Amino acid sequence: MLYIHNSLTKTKELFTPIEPGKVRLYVCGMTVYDYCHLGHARVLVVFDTVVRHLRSLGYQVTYVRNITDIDDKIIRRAQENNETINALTERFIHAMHEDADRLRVLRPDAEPRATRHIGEILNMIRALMEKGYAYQAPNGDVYYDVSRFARYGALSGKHLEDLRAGSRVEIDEAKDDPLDFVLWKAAKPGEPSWESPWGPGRPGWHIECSAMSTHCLGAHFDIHGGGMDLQFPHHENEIAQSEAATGCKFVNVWMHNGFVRVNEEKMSKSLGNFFTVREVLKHYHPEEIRYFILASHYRSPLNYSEENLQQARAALTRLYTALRGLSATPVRSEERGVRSNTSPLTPHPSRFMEAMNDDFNTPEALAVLFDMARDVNKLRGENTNEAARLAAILKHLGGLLGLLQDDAENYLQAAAGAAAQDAITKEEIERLIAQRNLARKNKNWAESDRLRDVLKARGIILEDGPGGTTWRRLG
RNA sequence: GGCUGGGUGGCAGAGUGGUUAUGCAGCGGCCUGCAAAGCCGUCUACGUCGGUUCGAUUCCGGCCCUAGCCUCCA
Repeated sequence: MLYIHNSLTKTKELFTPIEPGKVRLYVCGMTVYDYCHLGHARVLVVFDTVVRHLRSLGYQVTYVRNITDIDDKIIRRAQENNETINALTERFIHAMHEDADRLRVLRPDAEPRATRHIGEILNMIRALMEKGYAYQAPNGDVYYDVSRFARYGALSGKHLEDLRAGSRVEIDEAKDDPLDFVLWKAAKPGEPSWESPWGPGRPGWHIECSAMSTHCLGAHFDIHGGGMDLQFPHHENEIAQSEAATGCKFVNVWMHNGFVRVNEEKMSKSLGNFFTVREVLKHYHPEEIRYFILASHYRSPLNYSEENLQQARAALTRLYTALRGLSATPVRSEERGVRSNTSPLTPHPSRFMEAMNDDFNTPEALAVLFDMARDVNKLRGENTNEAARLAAILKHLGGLLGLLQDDAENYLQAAAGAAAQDAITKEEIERLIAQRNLARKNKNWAESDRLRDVLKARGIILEDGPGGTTWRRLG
């Protein structure tokens, strides 16, 4: 029983797919004119987690995430860089894939690009024109007539009159109503354009998503997601366009993730307070970024700070420490959170799935992981097999969040933030440990402690266990 | 001005009408040559003023503070 908070109704609802066993999901992706920052990372990771969870529940998911590859900013950036629009967008699509892959974000099933779907976009505008929802202004632009769509504002809880009263938009003489938005922009000299019944031009941003989602998933699909800032006007406009053009309900569930903030302010390109994914990846392990994002509920604000990333590292270190040195064992289906008639879920997977089924409560799901880590640590020593079995389940459940997929030793010993040049080599560490073990054998504690301090100064922590001395890097 | 969300212990962050979130940090203990890790125990809470209730951090109302949207933005 999966419950999801629906932005449209502002309540948590029992999720029921349109077609049993199948979920069709569309998420507004990136406009590709720069590198992804942590705000984009949050969308990628949040909806990746949604998809992973839906699949673990047995749904066959079709996940579509679009790419906006034509837009004012793209045109301007290409001019500034003195490169072609195509070269610019290809470059940043490639970079986005690199970032997403490193964050263990699974590739969507389809990644439609606006410029490859001009035909679908024109068809939808044509339908809107024929049904009287759109008009061409004297300047050549085609606009959506907002006053014709009765439910306009339903998603964001806004009323047309309030919007007009509080409007800070400069009155554009071409529009009948300042709230009308552009579907087709008439071509300007030097800008890329496509032929259309209304003259050469290019699509407006909102119509792209309506046309591409309908093309990929049909006129009516299950879930539409994106950042909180897209709720109005972007998603409101999508509803107006799609429902007017197709005549049927557009989307059942709207999901919006909260922002990443910096010093209590939204992280955004326009404010210039953003940290790119690749910059942060220079200092933090991909799973540390994922953990940082999943440690808060997806609808809450998430504050970026060095300290929070460090906390993510400390938390992950604890989980990996529990997995350390335990051999992999197979995980039975009732331990994977998969419900069956024959065997009930074991307690931890059951709690984990329950948390995830409650509107993707990842902080609660992580808490289950920590409880498991404690149990693994307690079992270790008394019953190694049982400890290994539980550790395998822990690793599996972590995997449902895209976490704990590294080798534990690897994670704990990896030089996460250390600059390569002053990092101590494994060989040197092993040599010093051997030297120290010799001193310990001779009960030369002063020498033993000195060597431990030498390593500590280089960021290496030693741990003397019953099975010998192990080491890890300090975060 | 209109519309959405928030305000939880030293920090981060869930949740609940009466009972331990969880992680980090602190304190005490066990373990250890000493540590580290781990385990056990433990201290710091629910913005504010009212209301409902046997009982509210949790429900309702006012107030204060705060973020976001109303312009491109994940």
